[in-house]
Amino acid sequence: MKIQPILSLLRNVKTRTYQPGEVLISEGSKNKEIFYVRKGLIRCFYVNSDADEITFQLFPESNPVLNFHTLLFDEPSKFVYTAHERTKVYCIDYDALMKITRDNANLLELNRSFIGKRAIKQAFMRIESLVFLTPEERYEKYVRDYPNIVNRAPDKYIANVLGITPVSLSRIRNRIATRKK
Amino acid sequence: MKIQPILSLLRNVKTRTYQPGEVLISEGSKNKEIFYVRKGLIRCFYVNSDADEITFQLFPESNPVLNFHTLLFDEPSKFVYTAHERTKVYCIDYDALMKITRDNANLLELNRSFIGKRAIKQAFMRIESLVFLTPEERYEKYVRDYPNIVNRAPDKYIANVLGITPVSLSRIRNRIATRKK
DNA sequence: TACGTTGATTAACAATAGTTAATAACGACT
DNA sequence: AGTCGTTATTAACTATTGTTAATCAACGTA
Repeated sequence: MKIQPILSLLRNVKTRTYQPGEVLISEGSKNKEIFYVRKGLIRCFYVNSDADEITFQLFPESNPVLNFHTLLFDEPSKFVYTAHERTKVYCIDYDALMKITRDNANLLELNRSFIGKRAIKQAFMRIESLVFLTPEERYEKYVRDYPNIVNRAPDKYIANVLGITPVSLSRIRNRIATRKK
Repeated sequence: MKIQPILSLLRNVKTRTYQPGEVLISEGSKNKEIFYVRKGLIRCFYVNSDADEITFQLFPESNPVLNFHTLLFDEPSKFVYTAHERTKVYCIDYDALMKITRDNANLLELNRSFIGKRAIKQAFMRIESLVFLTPEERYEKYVRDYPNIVNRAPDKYIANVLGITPVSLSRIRNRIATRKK
């Protein structure tokens, strides 16, 4: 593999730090950056007609974050992406990445595997979880799959991610705790 | 754009016809073909520990069908893909497609847009539907999005896809009908 | 025709989730 | 310390779903 495209890639990768509450991608934006969480926690949510924030997904360390409304559908983001903790990310513009990888077959694998596959794999796993599991099983699986999120994010965020209400999540936690005694 | 790679592509695209019940991809298979439904209906399901078939997804005309366990995770398929009606498909092997598109930057767009995006877009839309909507809203959306599936597939398949029981789906249909009177 | 299978509906009941409201715990801020 | 706002928990109630079983209709087949 040639060194030149790798250098070109590295020149385009930025590191950034966000403070808690700071916005990475705002609603309506066509931001095409691809983020990779090095440390911290990113929250992705939408605002419903009652002006409530409904959390769609949480991204802890080692997870890719991307504005899929824009990158997949070429539409403005319906979601807001904010840092929930002080968060450090790697970041590269999608078009820049495409330009570099298009000219270098050896980097195509990186492109396919790194950017897309991880996020897409998570998406399909999540569908299976939502279709095949009960809310209670879903919560237990979430705790297993993302042990480093629980206790860092409020329960109401996690309830939204699981597609249930915070009240119901509280009862589920109670049921599980009671059963284990 | 050069004509050569397009010819190469066309040489590798096959058309096939499946009879009702015929298997396209069996459980445990590492089939890497990409199908596109020209006419008919493909059903994707898994078999649970009680030997019940749980339908995961239905693919009518104009939809891409792919073994995502293998193509995304490089694992054997957990699902069976069968024809529910007499079904005609286009079909190309993923590796053959990669080989052709890798050598032709102009075809990369086709690769990204055709194969992946459609299926991935559907996946993300489905997550939003499962997380944000009630089962009843989900059914109404499904009827809107896939009017050509309802009345062609048994309700029990559709109930599985929506993540509810057939009994519950029957009640939902009843509720909706009652409300409209 | 008679039989068996399958799928949809309905009923009855238990379990769970949604909704609303009250309360308690906690932290931020003055 | 006191106040405010947020979050989690709990209660009370309603609505919905899951589960099981019975019934009915449709279909293919002996």
